[in-house]
Parts: sequence; structure tokens; C-alpha cells
Amino acid sequence: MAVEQVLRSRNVWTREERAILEAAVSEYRSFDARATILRRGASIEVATLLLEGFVSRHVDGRDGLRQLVAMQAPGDFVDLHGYPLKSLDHDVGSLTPVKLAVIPHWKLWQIQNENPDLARKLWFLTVVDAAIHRKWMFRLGRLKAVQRLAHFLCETNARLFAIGLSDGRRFALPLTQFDLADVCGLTSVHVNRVMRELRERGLCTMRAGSVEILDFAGLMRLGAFEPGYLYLNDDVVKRLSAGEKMELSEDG
Amino acid sequence: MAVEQVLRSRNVWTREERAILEAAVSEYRSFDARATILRRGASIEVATLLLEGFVSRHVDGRDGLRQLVAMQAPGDFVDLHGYPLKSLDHDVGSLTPVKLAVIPHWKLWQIQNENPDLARKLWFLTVVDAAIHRKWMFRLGRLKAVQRLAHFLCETNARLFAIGLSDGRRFALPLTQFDLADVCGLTSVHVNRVMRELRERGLCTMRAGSVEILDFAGLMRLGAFEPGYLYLNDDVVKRLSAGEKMELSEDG
DNA sequence: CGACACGTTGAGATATATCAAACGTGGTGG
DNA sequence: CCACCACGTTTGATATATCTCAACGTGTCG
Repeated sequence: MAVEQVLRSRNVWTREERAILEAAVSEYRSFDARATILRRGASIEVATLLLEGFVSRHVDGRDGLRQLVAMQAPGDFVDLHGYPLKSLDHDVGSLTPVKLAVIPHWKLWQIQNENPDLARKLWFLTVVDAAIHRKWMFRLGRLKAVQRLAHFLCETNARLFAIGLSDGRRFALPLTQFDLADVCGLTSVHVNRVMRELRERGLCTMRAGSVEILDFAGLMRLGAFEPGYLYLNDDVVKRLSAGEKMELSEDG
Repeated sequence: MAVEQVLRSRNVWTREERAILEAAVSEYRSFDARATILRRGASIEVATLLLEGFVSRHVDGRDGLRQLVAMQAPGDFVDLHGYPLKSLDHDVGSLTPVKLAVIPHWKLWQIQNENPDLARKLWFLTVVDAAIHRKWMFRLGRLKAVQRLAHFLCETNARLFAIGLSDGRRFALPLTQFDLADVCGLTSVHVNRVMRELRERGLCTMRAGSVEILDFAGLMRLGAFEPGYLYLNDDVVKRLSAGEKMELSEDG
């Protein structure tokens, strides 16, 4: 059912693998918006697949300093890093109401023993996370505020496009300007001014949790965005730059 | 020989696992300082273990913008992410003269099939990298310049201590102020002023590639450094905070 | 209607970048 | 041995990006 469905979006799983993963689910969970799903340091024994909604992974300092280190969309595992690590170094929280599927680590261990091919795909997902982390470091360390926002919006558009949650130009993004600030290492006040600049330059608007990209090429140029690091399928990238709407394939 | 040796430092490998990894080495390589080891986008078929020297992993933008995303020390794999990814999203270069051991991906594949326990330890290494990436994001996004340097120096001290390359207070760090700037998302001019501040506050000095931490507790406090995200052994962390010199164990 | 969360704007403060120059210092060639 | 150069460090003056503090607007929900 739901798991099978959500795993179709990315083109990485075979039908058989989707079935194995679905069979490994021990439990389904739901959370309200803005709930804490996992607290840093807690030891964990399950992996969590996001079925619906958006999840944030963030590092908190004292003084209420918060840095988002990842935003997860449906089809993503939110804490797969916890399988080799045993406990997480950061917090996980819901941005919207979410539905999750829970897979116990011991079932992943079983999968690892019986199906190394599938194991390597799970490993792959965690290193793609790491690749995205690296781009975020570049963004935080070397881009100006307006470029950081531009880059993040391009990235989000591409990722959501790949799972059918963006048509290539518009998508729902349930983040406040405070959240965007925590993504980009800025204050919410400055995010507000930068969003105005993006609007005035005719690149992009965001109102009521809904993003519309008016000039994707211009936004990509401004944010120095190149999608390679997302490790999406070539055809997705092509359709995205062509502005076509993505069709979900029936099998991988 | 060399591989066996360098893998002893971290306490993660059993003697047998070290032997398996050593047997998987197909080749040894050396590079001069400041050489390019791997270029972004190149497809790769081998994993590389660093035996001697320091390696940088960095993302380059146009305009010569560079952001270091990791610094690797002996015992680290420099491109293990490339095994699931097939091609890397970033560049790898030597900071000093380096010696490397090369393990073909097909041997890792063999290991993955025959030894899932060892496979999970390799996976573990890549997700520890990701955990460090996340802390670097926090550093870049939410800490001030002086805190970023303080945090990086604490981190480096801890990591080098764990492999016997720091006595807990002093270590060789072959980075210029330009490199430190690329680590911390700053300019080299500002790094210079911040290093002076650290010196004047009696926290830390760095001359001729050699770091001396004068007040580790103070430096940790300033940089909000907590070593949990490094996933070091508890006893290493204890000895580090106690200021003891680390002994290398004979077996893991 | 009031309370609350979020967005918007302004004025002024501060951290960091930029540009420019001088200063070691170790190596190299004459 | 000196002259010179390449490279990294140090310092100063000024520019700019971003933050901070404060206020006000706007929509939603009970």
C-alpha cells in the first residue's frame, strides 16, 4: 500500500525490493505538525520512512541557535543514518503533519545479510544525504544570502519534481521565513528582505507556503545551482530543465 | 604492513577485518603536496585509504570560491562515498605529501556479500562523515568566525588524538590561513585576525603548521564543541578531556 | 473580538569582506 | 654570500552584508 506507493517515485527500487521493504515495516506512525520525532542522542532501533508530509533534521545549539541540516520529503528515510550509527547526532522533527513507516533495524540487518544489492541501495541513500550535506556546506560557507535562498529553492524544486510534488515551477513548501533562516544560516528578517529581492527581480515568489518560480534559469544562475549532487535520474533532470511535467513510472 | 598499522588507530576493526581489508588492496599510490587526487564527476572504481599525510575534500564554485567539506587524516577513507555513488560530487586533493592504499570496488562488493558485519562498519564510516558534515553546517551557519575556528581546532585535536597524532594539546596541522578560511567560510585576512584573537585570549596558538592549545576547556566553550558527533570511543573522549596521552591498543 | 503566529519595514550596530601594502622567510640561482 | 622571488602572514582603512532591536501589519482561529 502506502510504502509501495511512495517508493515508486524515485526510480531506484525494483518492484521486488519495494515489496521487501514494505514487508519489513513493523508499524505506522503519525505526528502533528511541529512535533519532535527523534531527539539527539537517543539510541534508536528502527529506521523511519517518510510517507506523507515534510520532516526537518536540525542541529540545535544553546541560545536557541538552530541550523537545519536536511529537509526530508515523502519517500526519504528520515533517520537511516541511525542504522549504522546506533544513535543520532541531531534532532528530527515534523514540519507538517506526517505519516511514517517504521522498519526495525534487525530487519535491515536481515536484508543486509540476504540481499546485499538492496543493502547497497540503502547505503546509497545515506551517501546521497551526505552529498547534499556537502552542497549545503558550500552554500552556507561561500554564497551570499540571496544566492543561498535561490540555491535552496532550486534544490527543493528539483527534489520535489523528482517525486511528483512539483510541476517544475510550482510547489507547496510548508516553511516559515524562520525555517528558511534556519536552512540558510540567516535571520528571519534578512530572509524576508531577500525574498522581496527575489520577487522584485522577477525570479521567484512565495506566498502562503506555496513557491512559484518565475525564471528558473535565472534562479539557477543566481544560486549557482547544478543538480548533479542530487544523483537524480538523467531523464528527471532533462525533463526538469525542459520544464516538462514528470510522469511516475510503473516500475523501476 | 602499512594498512594493518594505520587501521589499528581507530578502535573499530578486529584483527581479522584489518587482514581482510589489507588483502583487498590492489595498489599503493603516492602524491606530492597540493596535488589533485580525484576530480568531481569522474567515475570511480576504487576506494582509497589514506595511510600518511592529510587530504582535503572540497567543493569549488566559479570565481575561485572554495569550501572545504572535509579534512581526512591517516586511517580515513577519502572517497568511500564513491562506492555506492559511483562518481563523486566533489574534489579530493592532497594537503601534504600522501601515501594511499587502493581497494577496487569489486573487492568491496565481495566483502559486502561475504562479510555483512564488515560491510556495516564501512557504511558506518560514511555516515560518521555525514555526521561531521552536519556539524560543519552548524558551524558555518550559526557560529561566529572566532567560534568556527575554535570549533574546528577542537575537532581536529580530538580526531588526531584518537589516531595518536595529537598529544591532546599539540599537533601538526599543515594548513595555511587560506585553507582555514576555506574550512570556515571566511577570508584569509579575517582568519588571521581571529587567530590573533585566540592567541591574545590565551586559548591557542598556531605557528609554522603547528597548533598548540593553551586552554582546551576555554576553546571548547568558545566553540561550543562537544565531541559526540565524532563517534569516538568513550575511553578516547575521557582521556582527551583528562589530558592524558593516548596509547594505541594492540587489537580491536 | 482578542490572541497569536507570521510577515514586513525602518534605523542603527556589528561582523566580515575588500583592497592595498608591508613584512617575514625559506629556497634558488648567480 | 647576496639578490631575488614565491609564498604566507600581518596590518590598516574602508566598504558592505547581515544582524539586532523595535514597531507595525495581516491573517487565522477560537
